[in-house]
Amino acid sequence: MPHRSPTRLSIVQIAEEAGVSIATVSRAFNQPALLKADTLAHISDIAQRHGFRPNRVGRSLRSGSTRTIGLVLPTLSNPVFAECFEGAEQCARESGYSVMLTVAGYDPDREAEAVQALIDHQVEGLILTVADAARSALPDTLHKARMPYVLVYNESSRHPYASVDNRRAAADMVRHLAECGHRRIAFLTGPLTASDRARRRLHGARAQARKLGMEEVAHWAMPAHTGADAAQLQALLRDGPAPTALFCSNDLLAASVIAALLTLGLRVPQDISVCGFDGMDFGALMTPPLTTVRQPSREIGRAASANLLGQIQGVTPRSDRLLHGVITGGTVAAGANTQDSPRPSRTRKTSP
Amino acid sequence: MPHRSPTRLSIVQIAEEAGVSIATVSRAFNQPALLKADTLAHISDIAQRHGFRPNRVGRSLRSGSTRTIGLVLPTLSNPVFAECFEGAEQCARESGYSVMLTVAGYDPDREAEAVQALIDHQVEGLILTVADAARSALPDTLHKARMPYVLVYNESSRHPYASVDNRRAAADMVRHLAECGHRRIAFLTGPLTASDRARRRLHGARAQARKLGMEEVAHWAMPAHTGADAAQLQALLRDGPAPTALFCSNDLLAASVIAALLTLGLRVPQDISVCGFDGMDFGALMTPPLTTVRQPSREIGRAASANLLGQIQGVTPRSDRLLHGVITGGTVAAGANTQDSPRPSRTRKTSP
DNA sequence: GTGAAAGCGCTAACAT
DNA sequence: ATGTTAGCGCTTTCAC
Repeated sequence: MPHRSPTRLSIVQIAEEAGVSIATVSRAFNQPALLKADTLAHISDIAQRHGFRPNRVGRSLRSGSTRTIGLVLPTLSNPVFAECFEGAEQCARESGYSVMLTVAGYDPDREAEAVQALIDHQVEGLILTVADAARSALPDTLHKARMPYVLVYNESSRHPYASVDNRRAAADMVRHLAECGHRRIAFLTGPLTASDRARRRLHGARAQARKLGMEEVAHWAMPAHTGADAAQLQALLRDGPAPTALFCSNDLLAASVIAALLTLGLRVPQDISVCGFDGMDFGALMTPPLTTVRQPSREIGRAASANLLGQIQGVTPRSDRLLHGVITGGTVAAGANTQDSPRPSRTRKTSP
Repeated sequence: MPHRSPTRLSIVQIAEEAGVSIATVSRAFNQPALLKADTLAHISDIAQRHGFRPNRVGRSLRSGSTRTIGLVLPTLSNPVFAECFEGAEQCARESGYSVMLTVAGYDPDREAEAVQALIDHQVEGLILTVADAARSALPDTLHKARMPYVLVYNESSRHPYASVDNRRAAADMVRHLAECGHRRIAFLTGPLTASDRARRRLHGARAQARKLGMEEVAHWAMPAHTGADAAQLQALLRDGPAPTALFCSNDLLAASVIAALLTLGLRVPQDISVCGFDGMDFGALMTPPLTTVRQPSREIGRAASANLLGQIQGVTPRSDRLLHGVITGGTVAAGANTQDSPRPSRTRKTSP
């Protein structure tokens, strides 16, 4: 008969060796104060020698608590989500929670699968970004299932979230562009259906342009969420009067737009201005540095995590609207048309 | 007496409602072929109606398999690690495995804590990057504990890993610099103790320079792994004859070096050349595009995952050395000193 | 201060 | 083709 592989010890072995009951070993790890000092020392010593640590699966099953939360994000290639994860994970870890992460690639089906897998693992709560909060059934499903959850980056009137105010943020950037003398701008996105954020930002930009009496903001949809097409850009710039500034719905897109414009022989910002949205650290290292809207991604992750952990303890869910800011880089030309009481622009402005 | 909260159903409830035993319900999910078609349909129907799915914690405890692996990475702010995660997670997911992720911030203590937490959760294997594979006790500990594991980015003669050949990769870049006419170069890193990769790359660069009869490669250690200090850079450039090219141990550092040089009034590559190591997608969008060594990060993650899943099935661990390449961008000046039979450089070269 | 025993949800022999 | 049963490792009353 083959040897059974030297399976990991359980509290049973430790209890035997220590000459105590398994309950006492359990207490040694969970309520050490209840034990006599030398009993505790004895058990600790033996556990230490064997490198024994309580099996969390057994504990989870018995206690009904896995101390694990799940995260579902579109991708980590966008540093915005990577930072958000770091914030969320740190906060969770500080409370003794571990994190399971899945990327869903902006695909609603994969989002649903990921959520299901995580629920199967008995995570105690979920942090997620869905492609489109209004269209996704996921948040409602989670709500009905009484599973704690918090959306990140999505805004919703019906579900708890952590996000900036995308409309206002876009509006603030448009105001900044206006202050720099821009009157005709275009808003660039990937496929709109894939992102409610992009849609909100577009709306915010348009509303602000209207309010400021600027020309109607054109919407240019690029093939990819994160990559511009030079030929398409060229065509769009030729059709009708070219905008003086291109407002991109995210920083990665902005960077690729700038690169594409360069291949078309257009200099940024001398020939045309470009700005982004996200405030990824990297933007500051571009030449010139990227003008963009800053979202506090790490804070968003942290806030979502704190909110979620609260819910797990029974606290009522809330939404957090975090502060955005406009980062003045060098990709937007000032004085394109300075008839509108231009003020000296600071390097960074923060708004509620 | 308060109502017990409507706890999630178990196979017991489903079995009762279906009028079958719990074993049959279990089979409906695990070996449906064993059941009579209508029994299966009946059970599936009931499960469906209640949204019932088997509790993986119960299953894990009983079967001894959590179908979960753990990842410990230094940070996700470096897109290299973010991509590696995506590759690893995708591969794991395709095999029905979930992933727990922790970032350890290049801190050996946090690495050890993270690994312990993951082991407590009974992950079946671990993928990790340690600050310094030679100095870390972690891999040996895992080995002794018979826990399947694979290092990523670290190279080691004693442990399974997935990585490029850092020495050769650095050497290839130095050859490229030499072909561009550079004779005096400096290698820039963060604190060396924090990264065995940086050390290997430095060695590779130095060996190659010696071989090619170039001047000895200076080593400039920046305060941060990922950020240059302009003042320090200026001082170093003043001390002795300035190098014509700065080889940075990672792309993020390269980008920040370029930004710092610019503030010093130095143009890249006209006044001084800079190159990096990593091949993050973003480098291609910089202006000019970053010359760098490409590592296939997604492949590294995928290879590590495949290797690990194999180990979990009992396959012998292996190491994967993946192909690197030199990406010729625009941050290295050609013809700085073209006495060495310069060949026309292709846009991308790949080496074993 | 410590022990005995029940049981969390599930799988896998072993029956039938 | 389906049922019975014995745990997996742990926490938690309830005794003593």
